[in-house]
Amino acid sequence: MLKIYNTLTRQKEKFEPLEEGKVKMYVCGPTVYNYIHIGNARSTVAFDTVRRYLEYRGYDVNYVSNFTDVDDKIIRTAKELDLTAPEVAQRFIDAYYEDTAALGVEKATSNPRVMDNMPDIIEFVKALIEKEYAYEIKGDVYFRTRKFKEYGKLSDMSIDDLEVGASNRLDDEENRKKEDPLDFALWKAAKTEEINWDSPWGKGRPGWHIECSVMATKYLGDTIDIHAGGQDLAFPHHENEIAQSEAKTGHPFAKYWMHNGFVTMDNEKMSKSLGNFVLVHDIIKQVDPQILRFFMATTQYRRPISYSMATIEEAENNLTKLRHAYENVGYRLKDAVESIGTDTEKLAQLERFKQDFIREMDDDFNAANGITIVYELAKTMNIYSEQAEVSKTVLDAMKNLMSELMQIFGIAFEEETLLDKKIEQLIVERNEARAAKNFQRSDEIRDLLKAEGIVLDDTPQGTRWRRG
RNA sequence: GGCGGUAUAGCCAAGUGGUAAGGCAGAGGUCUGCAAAACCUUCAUCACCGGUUCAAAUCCGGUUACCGCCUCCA
Repeated sequence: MLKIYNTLTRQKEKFEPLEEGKVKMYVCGPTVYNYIHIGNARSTVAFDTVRRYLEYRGYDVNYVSNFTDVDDKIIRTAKELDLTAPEVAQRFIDAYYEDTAALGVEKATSNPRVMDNMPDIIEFVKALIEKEYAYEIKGDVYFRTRKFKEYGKLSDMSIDDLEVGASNRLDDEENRKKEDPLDFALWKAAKTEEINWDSPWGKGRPGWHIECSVMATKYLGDTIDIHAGGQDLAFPHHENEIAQSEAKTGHPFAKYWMHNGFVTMDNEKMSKSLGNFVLVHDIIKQVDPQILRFFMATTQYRRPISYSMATIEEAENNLTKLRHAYENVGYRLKDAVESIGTDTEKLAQLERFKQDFIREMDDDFNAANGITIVYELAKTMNIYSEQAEVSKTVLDAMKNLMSELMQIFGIAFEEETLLDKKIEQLIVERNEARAAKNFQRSDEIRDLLKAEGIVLDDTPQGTRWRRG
């Protein structure tokens, strides 16, 4: 039974989608004014893993993730780069696809953009005004927060405490215009020269929160199954989304709210505002993106993870270990017989691993426990591949199970290592030298290959090579 | 100040009442011409104080430390 920790209720709940076998999932995407950093990537990877697991469990997932392509920061970046705002957005949307593809992230069912949904946003705001949940002042439109009685239910904050917090900012001009300091902008009147759209309230552009409400309901319906994002979005972004959406539709907005933990550096949140971020675009030139993916996908998504050279190296060691097990089994296929007496027992053991894996992952996508099962599988594979006699049936089943489980974490092992004739030839020559106890020559060949990035392993079943 | 989250071995990290999973690193061993890889063995009483219980890392109360949100941020 799949359970999901729901931020709304602060407990793990049995997952029951609105529609049998189908999942409507919305994940808040990036504001595209820069390359994504590792913190952004974690969110993307965490929910890509959730999606892959849901699909593995047989659900048809409609996965929607937006691009915020209208925003102050994009406008500012455009000025700096002497480009238009849409050009800046397009540049970083392209980069987003490139970076996340490297991390093994599956493309969303759809990636709606604010600019493409302007009429829907305007209609949504109009509807809120008609219901008196919003009001217009001098071209700005604000949401009447206190009118939404359940405001604060996601973040567990009382509206009066929020009022106190907001009182620090009462002085600025914008706040003086509003009926209540807690009210937030749905539509902002254009300042001169800025990119803007025509609306019933004059030229302007949408506020930040409204876009997600509009796109989630437009692409998935008034009520969705899962709404996800980083923990920093819970308040105010998601709280505001709930208020807008439920005020407009009269229906619950999302059944399950999921929030991923941060990536930290030196025990601090990695963020754009703190400036302590590492861009995926840069780091994948030094670190294999599969390692980054493995690092992020194999932890519990709600827990913070610490990014450092040590944690990356650990991920690399672990991933390498799994790849070795996969390769070791692959090597034995060469001298395996079709089947042997222990097959039934071995296949049953593999089935147990699979069931254990599902049991762990069903518990709120506990990837840290899930990967532990994969380590057990790897050990079993290594032990099996050292046996004198092995069966093709079992070896294939092992490889398939390993691939099947690893793809949930977004990791694909190379299917077939290309047999390089030259390498094979050198190995033959080296083994001849070894047989003749000419170890000087055999070590020479090994060093030669090592310089080419080829590592040799002498096993009882012959010499194997791999790219180290 | 309000709300929330953490605290388990050198490091990463499971575990929500019955005498501490797993991984990395370390130590010893098997295998090897030597290696590598792999396998085997070994390595903690769970921040602190008090309480409940036959039994607590796990429940309750308190203390301390760190982190996050309350303003744009995955």
